Amino acid sequence: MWGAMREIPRATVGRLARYLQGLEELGRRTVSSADIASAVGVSAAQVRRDLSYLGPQGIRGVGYETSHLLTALRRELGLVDRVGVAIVGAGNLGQALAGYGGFEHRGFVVSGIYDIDQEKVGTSIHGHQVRHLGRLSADAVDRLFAIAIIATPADAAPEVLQRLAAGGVRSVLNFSPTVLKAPASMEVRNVDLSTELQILSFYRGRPPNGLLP
Amino acid sequence: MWGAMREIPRATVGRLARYLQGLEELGRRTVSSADIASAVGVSAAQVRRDLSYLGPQGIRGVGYETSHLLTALRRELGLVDRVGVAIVGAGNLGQALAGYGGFEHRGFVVSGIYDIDQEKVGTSIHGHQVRHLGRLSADAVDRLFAIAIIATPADAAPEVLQRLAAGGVRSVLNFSPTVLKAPASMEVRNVDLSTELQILSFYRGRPPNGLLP
DNA sequence: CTCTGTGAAACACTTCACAGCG
DNA sequence: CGCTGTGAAGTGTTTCACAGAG
Repeated sequence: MWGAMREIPRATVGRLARYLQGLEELGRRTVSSADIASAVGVSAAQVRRDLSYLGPQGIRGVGYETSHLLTALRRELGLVDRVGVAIVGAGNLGQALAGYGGFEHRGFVVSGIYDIDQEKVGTSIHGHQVRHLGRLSADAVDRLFAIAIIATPADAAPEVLQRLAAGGVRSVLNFSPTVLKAPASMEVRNVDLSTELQILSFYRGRPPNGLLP
Repeated sequence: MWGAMREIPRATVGRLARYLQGLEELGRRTVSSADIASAVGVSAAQVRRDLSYLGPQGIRGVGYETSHLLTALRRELGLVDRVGVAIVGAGNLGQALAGYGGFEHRGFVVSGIYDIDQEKVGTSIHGHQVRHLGRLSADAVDRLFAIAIIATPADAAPEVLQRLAAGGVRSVLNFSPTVLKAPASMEVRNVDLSTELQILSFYRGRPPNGLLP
């Protein structure tokens, strides 16, 4: 129908996820690009350009119908069906993530928490079963989850990535304080606290500002 | 001395922080751009270009002297003196962050944890004092910290940002599940779990890959 | 008249490729 | 000779500005 559509730029994908969130918070029946823009802190032209990658969604002279746009965004982001998420590491951070309520509401389901500590295996954290790390690959193969969050100490992370790769997992969010280099088959997002703080440290006392890339 | 051509690109700053980390893990006396590149998963040309913004630091035919490069990176990132960091919110995530050991080692000091719950105020979490949220602005003015990490529920976050702005804080890392729009005086990095998962979700089942921006 | 959708221009960032230093 | 530092080329992203739909 709207054929030969271009590939969505990486930079745009990151913002689409935020528009989704902004839209939910706005909670209006229709919104203009300017509304969305000011809700998430980017330019209105940017919003229009980004949304144009989804094909024509708006009504000229009016704006976008919120519910329709939400559907289009969710479809594009692959959130039509529930997506299983594994948390690897049942330490401080893993437990905090397991207790984070926002998952279910946004189309994600925690399928389980994995740890190497036999004391923890078999227990339940915030209602989620703790399984042994040894089952990680097999569970991935069985498609219990499609995305994994690594919340282990730095030295355990490379091995975990290994196991995930072996299980055919393609999407990994790495919170461990080490830089994981993604194998070609995987998309790995490294979210390291020190790195983030160092970036902020750089911008202290400089001409500031702009939404993160 | 080495004049006008400064201004480091935003994209570069993000990588500099990772080179710092990669260098520490490498632990060699000298490293080539190719070594750093393969440690963090970018191209060697990229590394050389990025490092060139710090002025000439390498030795042609040899590479970079690790300790010298570490110093140059830390200076550029504003990590010569210790930087105070406040954690706002003593819930699951706040406690996990407080327990994260990596701070001290990387030039950051947790100056305190702030919460509104009187039960928690006065206690100590992982060796860090919990103070009342009401003191946040005043402590910011007193320069007890330069950077704040928001780890509160979504609805409390805007008010916290308010207080931080009032205290003259310029750098904020927002882990709460809401998009905070940065006032012009502030650099706010929104690190939202749902957003990250949504981005990963998009890349499931597509031509993958590349280190995050 | 308002607000979208989009060419075209501007800008930002990355890669290439090589001169030249140690 | 090996590896840095950097112009120049290439690619990706954002902004401008406006035609045209509703």
